[in-house]
Amino acid sequence: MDDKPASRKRDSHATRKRILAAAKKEFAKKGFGGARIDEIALKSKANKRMIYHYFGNKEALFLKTLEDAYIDIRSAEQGLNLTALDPEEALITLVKFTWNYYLKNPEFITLVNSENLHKGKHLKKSQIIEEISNKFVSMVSTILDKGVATGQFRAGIDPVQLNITIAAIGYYYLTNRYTGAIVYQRDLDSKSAYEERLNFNIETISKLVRAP
Amino acid sequence: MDDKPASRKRDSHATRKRILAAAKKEFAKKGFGGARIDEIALKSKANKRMIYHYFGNKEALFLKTLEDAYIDIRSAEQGLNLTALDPEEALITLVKFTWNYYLKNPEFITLVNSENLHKGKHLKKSQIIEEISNKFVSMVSTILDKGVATGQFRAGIDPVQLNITIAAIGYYYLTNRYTGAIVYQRDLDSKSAYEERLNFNIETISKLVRAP
DNA sequence: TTATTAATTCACTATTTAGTTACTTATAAA
DNA sequence: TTTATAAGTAACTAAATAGTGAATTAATAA
Repeated sequence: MDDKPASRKRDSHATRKRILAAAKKEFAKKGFGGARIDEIALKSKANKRMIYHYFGNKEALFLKTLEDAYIDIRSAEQGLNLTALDPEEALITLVKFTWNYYLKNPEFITLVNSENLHKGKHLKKSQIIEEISNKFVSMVSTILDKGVATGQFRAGIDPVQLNITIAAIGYYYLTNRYTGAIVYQRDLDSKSAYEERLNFNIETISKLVRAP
Repeated sequence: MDDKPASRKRDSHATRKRILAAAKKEFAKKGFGGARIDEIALKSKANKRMIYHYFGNKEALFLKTLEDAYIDIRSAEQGLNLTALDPEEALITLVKFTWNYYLKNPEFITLVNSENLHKGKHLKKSQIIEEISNKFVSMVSTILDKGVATGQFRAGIDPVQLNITIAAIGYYYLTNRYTGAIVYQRDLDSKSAYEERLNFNIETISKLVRAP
């Protein structure tokens, strides 16, 4: 596409990318309030002035970071092509995907947590989120309808509540695994613990949608 | 017990309480990194020096705040007297209680989120958490065993996974209701939305434990 | 080559921050 | 009443903090 010469010493595109990558790490690690612009400048090897030049201020940088995170997960979900699968298989694939995405992209969870701490004030200003989310909800809705038609699923399940539940059982476990390990006195952070949880989650969703 | 005269102008007990109440609000609202000691001093109407006198530093104050929050929810759970109830009723009561506790004590959720952002580093130092948590897990374990004995529940359910799931389906909805409202383009924050969610959650847990 | 644009740097500011030093004063026991 | 103790205050510091003004320099179009 736009392959600029690799030798260029000034590259706004590359600088923006480095800033956004560092911002993602910093905001995810310390939350909006704890994140430091100076640290983002240092880690991105960009001059701090460039952050303000490209993104305006800390809040706008946070919003851009958050938007990119949502765009990434929603794109990956679209790539699953769930509507082509058998309904039950499609749902289980979604449960597995959601779990693995959260596991491999821990920044997503902490960014979303930080935004909710601020009651969604940044994301409210976003233009792009609504349209990419619409596709996602209607995808799950289609799967549910197909499952009801084949007799595999019971009727009357709210796709939004189901979506929230699929996210919840993975997200909560992973975001709270540190206090969880103390409260439950169990290692929740090992490979086998992850497997166990994913299997439990698949069971939870299967039993929830199954026709009587 | 220790009823000091109400007229006293110096009251370390009352000052400590005011500081802790203000700290809870401030940490819950802005997270550990965003919270300001000066703000806690202002809101508690205590001199900032007293905060350091009684609690040492910001991290120790945060730990104390978090411990108190856990003690509060675990005490309330013990008060439910679940083991006296029919197993299915006991589990539904726990789902309802958990939901309502989170709803009425939003500080609990954001404090726990903030602690998990820091990978549990403060709570790890706590002496008291393990013992109060033990009672809770064994309570749910007892309920499950009773339900299996009466034939209402299926065998082999891990009480820890079940506990996590009961917490997850309420906690996630409430903590993420702000971004959720934008993503799902639906009001998740009204009385009727809360009712709807609680009913869905009761259904989820019922179907999960029910004997085949 | 020259002029224009835009990427980048440097030095700065006003404010805020967690934490402290040194002090005053109310309470209660002797 | 005296004295020891602990509650409370005021004024401070050193380091961070988000954000800026103005100059410099590389790339590119004319």
